[in-house]
Amino acid sequence: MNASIWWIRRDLRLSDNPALAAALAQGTALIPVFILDPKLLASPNAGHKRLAFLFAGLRSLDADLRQRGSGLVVRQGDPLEVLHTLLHETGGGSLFAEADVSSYARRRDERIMRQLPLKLTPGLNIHPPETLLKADGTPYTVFTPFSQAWRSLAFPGRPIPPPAHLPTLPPIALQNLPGSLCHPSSSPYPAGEAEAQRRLATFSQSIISRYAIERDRMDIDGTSGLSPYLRFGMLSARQAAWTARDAEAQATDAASRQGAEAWLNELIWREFYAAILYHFPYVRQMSFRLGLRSIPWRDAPADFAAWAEGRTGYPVVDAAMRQLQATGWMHNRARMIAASFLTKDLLIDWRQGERFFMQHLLDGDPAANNGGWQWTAGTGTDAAPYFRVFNPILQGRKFDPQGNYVRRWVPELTAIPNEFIHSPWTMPANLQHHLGCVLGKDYPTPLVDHDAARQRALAAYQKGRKI
DNA sequence: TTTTGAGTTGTTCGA
DNA sequence: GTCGAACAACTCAAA
Repeated sequence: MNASIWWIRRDLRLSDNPALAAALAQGTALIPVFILDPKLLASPNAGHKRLAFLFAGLRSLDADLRQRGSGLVVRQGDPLEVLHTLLHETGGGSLFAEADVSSYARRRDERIMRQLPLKLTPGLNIHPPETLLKADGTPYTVFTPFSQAWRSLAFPGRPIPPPAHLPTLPPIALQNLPGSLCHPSSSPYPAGEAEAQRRLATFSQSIISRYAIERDRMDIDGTSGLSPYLRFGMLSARQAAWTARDAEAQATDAASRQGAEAWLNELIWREFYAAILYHFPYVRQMSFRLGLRSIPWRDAPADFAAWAEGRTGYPVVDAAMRQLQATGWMHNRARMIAASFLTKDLLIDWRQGERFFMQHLLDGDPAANNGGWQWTAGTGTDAAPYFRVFNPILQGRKFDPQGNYVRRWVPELTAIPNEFIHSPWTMPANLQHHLGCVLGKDYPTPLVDHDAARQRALAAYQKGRKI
């Protein structure tokens, strides 16, 4: 007996899957396997919601595989041991997986490759990190030149269609997925490749044409909402990029063209942060920028809890955090506002916020999440001014003009008129009583005064950049 | 090696 | 209400 093992990690799809294609090209039977790695399951960055999304994705993938004559093998344990056993059981053969960029994944794969015939394929990114370097051979650390270099490379070939049939082996023991981690069927983000394709179609047919203008609006479904699917490879980066390219080619007006262009740019940001993590793995532990490693962060558990639970008294921040807790997703603009509030207004270490987001986001990805947090904290690759402090009131007025995002996630503010929705503490006391929303009783008073907090942050950053 | 232009997503202040 | 300048100095990328 001889078989090819397709080791699935964050590529839960049959279409446009180079690792699967490489395994099938061996011409032997295929064993699709997912390994529950206790180290990853116990990580402080693992999140219940994301694990449940992953398991639902595995069930969906299993169903897709069965339709094609195969079935998913799920095993628990150290990947090296599991794969070793599996190769032994199946009489040896080949082993393929999609390359990943995180330190843990890379060390794990290097260890396995020393002992087993593991071959890694590209697929996570359109242009793998090691292919994009400056003329002197060092990696880019600024987005704009990176994106120019990225665009100067040949556009990738069209996505590979899914295989119609899979050469199968007699059934192999399947371990049941933990039932405790059940992704609710009512989740706004049902897992699976078919769902990812459905969303991609919806997005490319209408939303993308307004994406350049509406992607920042928190009260509108103006984004793709595809991040959880890209996170687990239920959709490939190449499929996304081709969708952007086709949308641009088919655009009949400037706005549509700009929308497609803006979305491709976001995909390049994803590639950029993957490359940053690949080339500078230390960013998971510390500031990218050496000059900003001594900011005097506050140790303030009560303030952190208020932020995490969405009761800071700043409606747009609270709406953001409650959206995250309720759905496992947060609008990108809201992520920046919430992150800015934690790091600047509360002066709490970005690493605490990074971990919290990892624990709650369906799309929690080490590279993108870290890049976003370091950008907001001003410690990252972005060389822009450190004194850029988001004003939660202005951001709310600008990107949630009628307050509908706030009202959706902070129901106690439903009755508040538009003019006070982003600063309810400015309401006259009699109006508060009249509307049944008394500050300090029905909704918190602001945790900090933004103007004072801003001054404190500027001073702290000034101090932090001295050394 | 030196020089030059530029850097996602902002806010505030004063005219 | 709108608009441009100031916010500081630094680092990066490429010529």
